[in-house]
Amino acid sequence: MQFETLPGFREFYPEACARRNHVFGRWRQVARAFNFLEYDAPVLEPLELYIEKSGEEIVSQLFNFEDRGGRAVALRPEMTPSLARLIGAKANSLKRPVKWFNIGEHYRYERPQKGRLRAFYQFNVDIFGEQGPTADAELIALLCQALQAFGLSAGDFKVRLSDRDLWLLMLAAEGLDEAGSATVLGIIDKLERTDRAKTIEKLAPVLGEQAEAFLGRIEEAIAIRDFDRLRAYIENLPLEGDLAAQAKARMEDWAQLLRNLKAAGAGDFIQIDLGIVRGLAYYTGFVFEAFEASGAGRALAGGGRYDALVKKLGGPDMPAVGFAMGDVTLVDLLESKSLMPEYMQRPEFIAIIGGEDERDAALADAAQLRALGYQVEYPLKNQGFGKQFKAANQSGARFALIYGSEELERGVVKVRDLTAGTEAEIARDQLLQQVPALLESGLES
RNA sequence: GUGGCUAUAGCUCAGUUGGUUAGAGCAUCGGCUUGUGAUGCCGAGGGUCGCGGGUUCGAAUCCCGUUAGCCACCCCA
Repeated sequence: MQFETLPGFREFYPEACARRNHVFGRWRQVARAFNFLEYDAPVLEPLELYIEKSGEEIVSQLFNFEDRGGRAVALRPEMTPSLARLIGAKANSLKRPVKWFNIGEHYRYERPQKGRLRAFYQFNVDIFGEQGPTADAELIALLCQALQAFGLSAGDFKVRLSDRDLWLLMLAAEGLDEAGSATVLGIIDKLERTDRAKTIEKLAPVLGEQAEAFLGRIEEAIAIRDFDRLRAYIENLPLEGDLAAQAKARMEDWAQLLRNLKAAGAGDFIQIDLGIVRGLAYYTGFVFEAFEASGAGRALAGGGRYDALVKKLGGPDMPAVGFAMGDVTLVDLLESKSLMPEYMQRPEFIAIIGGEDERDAALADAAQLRALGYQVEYPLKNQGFGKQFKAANQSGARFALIYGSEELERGVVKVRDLTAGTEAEIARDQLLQQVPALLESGLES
């Protein structure tokens, strides 16, 4: 072939498209069950929108170009900045909480590999205007239910839950200022993928000789998996005054979040894991990532609090929490668990046509059935009955409608239940009335 | 951006130490006298052997480059 798809872009043949729509359908169904409203935004946006949020470095990972009007533009690499703009523009008139979701294609100019393409679909779910942990709970519960909707269970995935506020308190207890904390959080984010000596080396500029002892205390915190130990750990931090009060209040938030999640049936999926901090600096509170239970593979979804972002992008002060789930990693996992159904689009009826007069009859009946929404197929060219029956069986249709000269003379059509192998004659003027019962219970022999 | 592996028909793959016109299965299309289901029978189409260059009398095969795919790193909104 002369032309191939661009690297990292996919074509969706009908089977693949059906599988994609299966994923979209489950996402949409769960979002609606939680009463989130669907919105959409442009695929092409001003480049500046992304630079404002993520910094100049982001440009190297974008599909960006100059349009004919001389505007610097980019294909959207994520939904959040567009969403923050939508929200910001109408913030004062939106009934809170604002619960919105989107399913859309996104584009990143990166090297394609396992679980990562250049064009991919993301399920974005966000809540604006509620700062308490009940919003985080609602969102994480939705995430868990979305994954369960594909047949995944507690043995298949975990949501690792962490908290950047807590980290800032822990780092304050270590005597770190804001800048030092930001640096250290960046290092913690990569802890799992970096060897220990290298990490100590990276910590040294901030902590000097303390680096190794500090790392020891960090590792202790990251190993915590249950709430009581976390609470004990936080209570024992050398914090005073205002910071001590903040720590106490934060543990109340944790208690509420975990209680809500448990009540919502998501308790089995939650794993306290302070090792998650997420690379992005704009996250402000609870952060979380969903992973395959074995820990293998890329994150299935990730999200958290970003209370300051709407304001940073020009809107009013608006607390926010959200997550995004990509289709690529999800489908990889579903396939490995044999949870991707094989879809075959098939008609309900297929006509078998004896000749030109019979074709007139078949087309007339098909038109009526189709107008009622039934799925009807018929052969576009005249073929022998044998061939047509074979094709009818291969089509996967539920019923064959047989239009022969002999039937036509008597004003009937022969209906064959292709699953059961049974046949009956139905008067053509009775066909529409009989169809619901046919589809309901098939043809008794 | 860096590195490793791979590339033959729509798909899955054969193709010997370099040797004539590159094969198979599946899929597709047509036929087997216009009336009934899998595995039927006969036949057909489909390949610049990823692309470009080199070595050679001769390259799918050896060498170099390049592109794409997969994988790992980087990054991961």
